[in-house]
Amino acid sequence: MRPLVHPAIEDVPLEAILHALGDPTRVAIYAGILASEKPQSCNAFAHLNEQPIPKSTLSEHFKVLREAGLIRSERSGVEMKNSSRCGELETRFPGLVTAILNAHKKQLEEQVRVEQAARRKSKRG
Amino acid sequence: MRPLVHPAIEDVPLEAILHALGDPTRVAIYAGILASEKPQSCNAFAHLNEQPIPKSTLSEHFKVLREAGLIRSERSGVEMKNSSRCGELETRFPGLVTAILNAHKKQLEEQVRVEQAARRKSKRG
DNA sequence: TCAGTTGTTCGAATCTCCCGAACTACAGGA
DNA sequence: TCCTGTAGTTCGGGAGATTCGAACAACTGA
Repeated sequence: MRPLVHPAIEDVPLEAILHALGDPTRVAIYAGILASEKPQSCNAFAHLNEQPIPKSTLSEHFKVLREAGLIRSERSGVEMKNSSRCGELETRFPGLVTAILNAHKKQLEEQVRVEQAARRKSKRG
Repeated sequence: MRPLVHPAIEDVPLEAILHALGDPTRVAIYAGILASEKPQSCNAFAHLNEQPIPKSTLSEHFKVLREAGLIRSERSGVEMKNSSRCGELETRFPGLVTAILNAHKKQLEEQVRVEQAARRKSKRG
């Protein structure tokens, strides 16, 4: 097993960040890590909106987030502690992470509204 | 030739925007369109930092930007007028485009500094 | 009508992404 | 110490996306 790679925050290109968060699963994971106070294990995201994510895929997603400078991962016994590097990123690209997460949150709320409307419609027949 | 497709801004997923701008060529094009007052033709970006971009690739990039709701394209005679939809996007995802473009600008300035330092170094031998 | 310009489409090579199978690494018993 | 279970990684192949040259379409002006 190779050691975990964490780039220096100055070496992270903007494109890597946008590419990493330009995937629905990865924004969701990143938002989840940011939302919780304690570091999260990879396995905490094994299910995302009721869909299971294969372990190998999950591992790959965390690697992308890590190498884009978005998260820091530390092995701790059998599992991994993933925490966000949003503080460092904020100094490098001010406002970027916040804007993306606000957008993500807004989109989630929209989806919930749409689904509720669909349920009401199907209930009426 | 198919007609140009422009999604309604409410139908554009965040992921499409991040994916579109998560490519060095495309952010550069988008930044160029935003920076200029008048709509720009595709051909205006046929060279990007002294590198030629093949026409077919360029056409593909504009298609991605267009279908991510980032730009509006109108045929005008033999060429195309591309303008940004940043106003609409601002109402949907406030602060997003601004944050990304600020980050892009900062990164550009960094690159210029690094290149200047390299030139000074090679001049000294 | 013809030449020149701008951009699109097609197809093939290449690259990337996803996921199952097999693996490593560690913890807590028995 | 060995065994079992859990967390995460690596590998390889198939599916899908990207890139780009060649051929094409659409328009302008001579």
